[in-house]
Formats: sequence, structure tokens, C-alpha cells
Amino acid sequence: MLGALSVEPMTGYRLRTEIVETLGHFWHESFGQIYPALAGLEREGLVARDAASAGPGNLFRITAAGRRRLRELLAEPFQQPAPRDPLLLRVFFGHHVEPDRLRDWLAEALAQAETACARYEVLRAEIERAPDVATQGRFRLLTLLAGLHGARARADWAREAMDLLDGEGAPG
Amino acid sequence: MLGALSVEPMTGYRLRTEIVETLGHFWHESFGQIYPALAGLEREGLVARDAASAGPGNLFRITAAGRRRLRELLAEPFQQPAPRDPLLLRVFFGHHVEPDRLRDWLAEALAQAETACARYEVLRAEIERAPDVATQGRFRLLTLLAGLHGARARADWAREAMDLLDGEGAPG
DNA sequence: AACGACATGTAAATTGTTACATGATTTG
DNA sequence: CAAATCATGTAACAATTTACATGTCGTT
Repeated sequence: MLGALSVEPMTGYRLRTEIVETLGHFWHESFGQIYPALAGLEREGLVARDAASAGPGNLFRITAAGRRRLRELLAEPFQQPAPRDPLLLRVFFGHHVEPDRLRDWLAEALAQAETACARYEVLRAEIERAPDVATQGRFRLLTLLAGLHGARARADWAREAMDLLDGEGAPG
Repeated sequence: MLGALSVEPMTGYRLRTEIVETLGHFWHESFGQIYPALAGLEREGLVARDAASAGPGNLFRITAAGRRRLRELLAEPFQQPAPRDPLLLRVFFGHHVEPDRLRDWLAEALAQAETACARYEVLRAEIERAPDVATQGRFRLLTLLAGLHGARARADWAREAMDLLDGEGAPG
């Protein structure tokens, strides 16, 4: 949230839509968290609330202390969260699942991955056409490439998995 | 948990180590959940507790009702959990992070991905040498391939990201 | 005898989701 | 003027983590 507000002041509502649209492929926040969290950040003096000059709602902007805190937070060490992939769980215990159902799920995963790929390619072309502010666009391109690599890997895997299941399913 | 117990009866402790070691790259459970969950499953008659003939602890085995429930659960529709990637978050807001720190994190991500790749390759060779029971090994191979594709994608991305940062960092 | 691995559980705290309640503003 | 979107918040619930407390067994 501090990161998003460091780009531009915005309402809690827009904060959420920006997080969904821009960070959506690697981050999320739900409404239930945003408003309480904004109130907390305000208490700590990391963000401030301006009455919006036009339109309804509160415009939140990041303060100088908020920027310092953002840098602190981003500099903190981290660990990858433990994974939970419901599709892979179903594949692993695949002999307890009807083969058609499994194939449908894989086909769906493939379609989703391909759609994601196409979307990333479009965004990539956009960013690469506009060299953008040296700071802003470069890092966004990197996260986008991560999404692209990941989506391609998922698509490749889904194809391979379907082939392997079909190949050994019919003869045996 | 029902899935793991469908392979073999085991103690709660071993259930946990099996989940870490065998499903670790796409699933996890913590101790705090396992014992209460086992008690719940026992109340519902989905697992039963045998006093272990040798050694300490309780051996839990899945019941017939438990197997039915497992199939039901695996047949349920699912949705991919919302992602949270702390590295990508730091990359996205990369202009608030010291360049060296960012490069270190990327190098670490690359090393981890390469290690993971190597581990998957070894396991893959093992599984492919032993055609195994037709049911058991095939699905395990599929989840393993998912891990391999994912790890490769992560490694490729990390390399590309480091190149892009170095390439534009020095001249500008 | 000490240590590490095996084993079982509980309690507190944190975290996050979901649903609900409400209302303003814009657009067709 | 109806519907969709923008907007703010709370409350209940669910899920999960972490720390704690305790004890056994096999090995060195």
C-alpha cells in the first residue's frame, strides 16, 4: 500500500483496484484489510488523508516518514511463502480422480496460461515501445517478464501432462 | 492428509514429514494444524487410530468412509490461491531498493532455482528408471515436471533480470 | 548421560476472507 | 431514474502460525 501511494495519492478503493490490476499477478489485498490498514498507517503518520477536492472519498497520500518506512520494509529480508497448489494436489492423487475430470482441469489450466501469456506479450510490447521514465518502466518490465516465464512454464507443463496422460491411458 | 494416509498408515509426525518431503514443492501443512485435524477426522470416522505395535505414537489409518470422502474432496472444483511473491514486490518497487541488494536477491533466487532444477532432474531420472506401479509413479512424475518447469522458468527469469539491470545500470 | 530425532498436543496471536451495511456519483 | 461504479467501513468467521509444554526412543 505504501508502494502504491508512493506513485500517486489515491482513495482506498482505487488503491485496491490498482493492486489488482497492476500487481495482480504477484500480489493481492482484500478490501477487509485495506481500510483498517489505512487507518493504522494514518495513526503512525505514514500516510495522511486529504479531503478530495473533487469527487467523494478520501485521498490518501504518503508522508516523508511513510517513504522512509517503505524503504525500510522493502529492504527487509523475506522468505518465499509456502505453496499450495490445488491443481497439483489433485494431479498427485490422480488415481482417485476420474480421468476425464483431470483432463478437463489440465485443459483449463492450459487455456488460462495461454491467455495470460498473450496478455503479458501485449503489455511487454507496450512497455518496450515507451522507454518510459528510466525508473518506473524498467522494474515493471521485470515483474512482467516473471509473469511471462511463469505462464509459459505452466502452459508447457499442462501440454506435456495431457500428452503423458493420453499416451499411457489409451494403450494400457 | 487423507491422501497421504491412503498410501500408508502413519503417525501425525510422519504425516508431516511426508508432506514436507513429497508434496513440499506444491503443498504444506504445519504441526499446529495436523493434530487438531486428525482429531476432527477421527470424530467423523474418516480415519482410525491404532496403537502402534512397535514404537511410540499413534498409527492413523484411513477408513472406507475416509476414502470416499477423499474422492469427494479431490473431485471438488477449486481456484488458484491469490499469489504473494515478496521478491517480485521488491523488484516492482525496485527504485526504492539499493541496486546491490536487488542484485543479491536475484542471484539468490537464481541459485535456489538452479538447485531445485538439479533436484528435480535427479528425482525424474529415478522415477523414469522405475516404471513403478502404473498408478503411483505416473502422477508423481507429473507434479515433479511441474516443479521442473517452474524452477527453470524462475532461473531463466532471474538471469534475464540480472542482465537487464546490469545492462542499463552501468551506461546510464 | 546427553543429544537428536520422534511424537503429541494446546493456547495465543495473527492474519485474512467474506458478508453485510451504507451511501454518493456517474452514466445510459 | 435505474444501474453500475465508486467509496467506506465493520463484524463475524475461518484459517494459520508460532510458541510453548511435555515426553519417548535410539544412538553415541
